[in-house]
Amino acid sequence: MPYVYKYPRPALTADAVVFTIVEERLHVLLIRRAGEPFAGCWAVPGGFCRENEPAAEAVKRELAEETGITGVWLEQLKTFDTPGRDPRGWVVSVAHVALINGARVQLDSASDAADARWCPVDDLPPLAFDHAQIVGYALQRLRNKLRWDNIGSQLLPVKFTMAALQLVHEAVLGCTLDKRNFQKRMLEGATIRDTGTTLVTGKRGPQPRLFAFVDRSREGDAHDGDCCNAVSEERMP
Amino acid sequence: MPYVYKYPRPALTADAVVFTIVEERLHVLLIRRAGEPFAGCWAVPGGFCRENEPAAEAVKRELAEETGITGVWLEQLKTFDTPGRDPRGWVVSVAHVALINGARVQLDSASDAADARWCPVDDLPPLAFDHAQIVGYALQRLRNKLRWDNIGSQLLPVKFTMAALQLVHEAVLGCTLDKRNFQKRMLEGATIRDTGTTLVTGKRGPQPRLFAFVDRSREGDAHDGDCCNAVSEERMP
DNA sequence: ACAAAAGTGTTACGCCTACACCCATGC
DNA sequence: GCATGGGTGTAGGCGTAACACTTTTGT
Repeated sequence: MPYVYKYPRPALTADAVVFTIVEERLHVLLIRRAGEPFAGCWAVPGGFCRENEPAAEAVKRELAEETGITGVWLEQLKTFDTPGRDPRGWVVSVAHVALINGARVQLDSASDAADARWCPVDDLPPLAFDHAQIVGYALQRLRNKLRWDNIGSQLLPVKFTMAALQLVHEAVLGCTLDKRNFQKRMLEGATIRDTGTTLVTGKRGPQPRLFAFVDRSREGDAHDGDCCNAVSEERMP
Repeated sequence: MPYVYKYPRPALTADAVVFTIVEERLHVLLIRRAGEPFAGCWAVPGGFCRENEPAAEAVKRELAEETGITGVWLEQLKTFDTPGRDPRGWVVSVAHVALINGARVQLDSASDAADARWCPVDDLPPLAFDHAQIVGYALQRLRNKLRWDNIGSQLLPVKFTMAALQLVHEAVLGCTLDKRNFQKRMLEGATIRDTGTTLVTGKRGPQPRLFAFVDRSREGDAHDGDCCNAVSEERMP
């Protein structure tokens, strides 16, 4: 079943840099490659697009296949097409950024624990292809985006404490923030709602209030409209 | 000379939304399509990538072929892969934003004036494919980027008056700015240098001073590093 | 009672915005 | 000398960042 074209065409892959928070630190999902090239090497999840399959769909499919993870938030990052980036030849990759909340972090048991792993962003192993570059770019984007969008909604369960939200921001930005200023900024603009419930910690201290995002589009598809995207990519003020 | 692959592959195109300033207004370069599909329809310049040719290179090549324009500043915008966006089948386009200064705006005489044209961004004709969407996205990116990067360096000659720079910003943003605040912002940070020369206007009034960008990378290649890009794509603060 | 974590307001500084007059040159 | 456009400084408001104490609850 060969595919014949009049002109040369690239193979199209879709990759995802999947972030989550584990133990208050920002982690990236890595897959150990089974086959060549780079067999045994760590890489971000991804794979070839099927015919007429949008890259974002391919990413979701591959994520589900490789790790059992579904329902992630996804946004296109950048397309990587440097010649030689894949030893197999002309392979162009549409890279994505994905976020997943801690509750869903459990990897599919089908994927042997040795083959998929959450890795702290500040302690990455050598990566296959140009994936180190892709992860670096994704991290920049994530940090920039955090300043404007309420990204946290994708990294937390539906209800969360203000302290948890702050920890997410601190994990992403890699710095500490002032509690009062943070809360002030989060509550202005009404993107966050007080649920009226509190968390029973079982620890000593008061029971913290639980908040929820007012919820524009949790789950699933990317909503374009940043720029700074490379706006997209934009800059660090 | 057919090309045979084991799995289906998309055709890869590279398109460019080329901006410039004409008569103090922001314009986009449009090409009238000669062949099908969308024959006779206006579109942004672009074309198919050759084997192992990076999309950015393909854009430059196509620009030179179709309009004679060379040496533009270029940045990857976003990859468009919605099924059905091209009636010829599975065609994925890596869209770019390009900027060109007014002095080079002259279109190649080889390209009949009827086939290439600068069109004001606020008065675009119907465009082929999903190019209207691409232009809209590019415009967003450009406006966001202007707030941080000194994009003006690509839209002006080497030496320019402060008033000219302000006109560029006003044309891109579509609003008027305060003369003194603008000059203050431009001069702080030392991205602009006073050349010590003045422009002999031939008009009445004092001779305005000429400035120049201190010049990080005029000409040619995109320098990544925004994100908001899709920050890039980023947002409008 | 004591330790740990949650909740809450005020102040100071810096940045950005608004705003008007004088000067140089050509006609 | 008059009209046109260039050049320059200040004051006020807004937003942001710095900062400490009180309350709750479990041990």
